[in-house]
Amino acid sequence: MLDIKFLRQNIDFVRKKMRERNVDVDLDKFTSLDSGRRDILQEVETLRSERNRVSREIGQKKKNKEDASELIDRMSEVSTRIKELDESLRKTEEDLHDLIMIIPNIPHESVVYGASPEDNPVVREWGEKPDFDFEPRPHWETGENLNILDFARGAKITGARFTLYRGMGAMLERALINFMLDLHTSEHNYTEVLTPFMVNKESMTGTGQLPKFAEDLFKIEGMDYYLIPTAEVPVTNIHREEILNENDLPCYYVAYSPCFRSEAGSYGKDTRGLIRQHQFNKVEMVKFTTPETSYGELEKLTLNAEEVLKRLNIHYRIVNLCTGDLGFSSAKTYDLEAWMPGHNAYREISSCSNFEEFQARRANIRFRRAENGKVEFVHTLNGSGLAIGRTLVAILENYQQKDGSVIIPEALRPYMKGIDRITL
RNA sequence: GGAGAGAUGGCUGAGUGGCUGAAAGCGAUCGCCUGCUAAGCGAUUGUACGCCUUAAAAGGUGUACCGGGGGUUCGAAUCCCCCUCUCUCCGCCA
Repeated sequence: MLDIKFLRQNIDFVRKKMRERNVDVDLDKFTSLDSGRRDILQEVETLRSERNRVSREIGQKKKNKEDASELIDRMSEVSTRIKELDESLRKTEEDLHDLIMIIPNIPHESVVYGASPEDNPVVREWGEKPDFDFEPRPHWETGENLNILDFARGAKITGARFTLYRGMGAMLERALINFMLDLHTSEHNYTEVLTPFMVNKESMTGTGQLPKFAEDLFKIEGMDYYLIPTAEVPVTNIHREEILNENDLPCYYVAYSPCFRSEAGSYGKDTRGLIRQHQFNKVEMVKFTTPETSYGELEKLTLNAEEVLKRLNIHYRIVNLCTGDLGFSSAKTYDLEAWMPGHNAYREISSCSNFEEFQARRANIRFRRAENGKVEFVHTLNGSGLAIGRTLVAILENYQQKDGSVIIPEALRPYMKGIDRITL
């Protein structure tokens, strides 16, 4: 959520930024609601002030055994009027709030203008595409042939976009989770947390999933709880409604969680394989920082995610999402795209974002300056470190052998009982 | 699921209708004192929103906030209703 004062004073700038994002927001409605609100506020506060003053007078008179009935009658009318104004104020503020909550973040100045993912500039690349002396197979073939991925059984147990992992496949998934958690906790200084996988409406609103993207979420029937689409939600909300000490910043968390997404609107996209599932595993990194350090922290966060692919020796590139591809809450996002030979394409495997104070404002996460005790909003950041299922895809596709077996990357072998290859 | 107790500022903890944004203590900050530390003394010590002033920082002023929402009243931390959460006991359960 944007600062209402900033919005008020920079309405044309915001209008331009919204156009660059290709979103349609009624900012004229904002202006009229906002000034309407202030008009009502001034009137009602003046009346309240009078009521407070006169009520005190009434108390005095009663104490002195004087007659106060005239004042009481007058204040009774004032109170009625206050009640009316309160009601219209409440309505105006509700409308204003509803509007503000669906306005996306403003892109950082280093984000280039662009309409679609094709316009995302490539920032850097690492490693090389592997050479194959045979036609590389997509992971779903390799996975089914090795009997480690069972799409049919997943569909039977639940439905489309659910997969049963078996034997070495299940073990590889678990190895990846542990490998990533160990890397980020031992070498990158993150604190591991294990969170609830269902959250309430306030948490979903805090990080920006609600109110605008309700259809992307799974909701528990009969309760106001939602399945998390990413650990970003519970982890960022750890400090909702809190004031942190500046000395405690930056604060790094890493969490494993399953993620649940309805994938509404992706019908027909990535229907085969593990790329797009209703349930997948992810290791997520979250940072809380001061405003002046957040962009430096974004670079470090992205490098932390990259380190995973480096250790697994998988070729990837980094793109800087353009204005048209940027997520709702984000001011700047780097996507890590891993090379997937079976797809003959780069596929997103991590997304690292700086939300600046957008989420902090929604979730009311602040910190106190050590220097002068002033309270400010923190900046929040997060990035996948990495999406586990897609990393498994990358391994199956990059490490596949002509005979259909798959080599286990060396870094993972300690987590795989020393096994160096998956064969039938 | 049943019965009970509770939720007040950074913390502990008073406060059962009026000058209480909130006693007292602790903590913190600043000053005095001091060879240093401790002790002592004094002062300061919430957040949000609006308006005025200002280049700004700051300041002034008003309003709101004692778990959340509603009600009673001229006036609510205080009385009433609903909800949430925490704790204790019983039942059930991994």
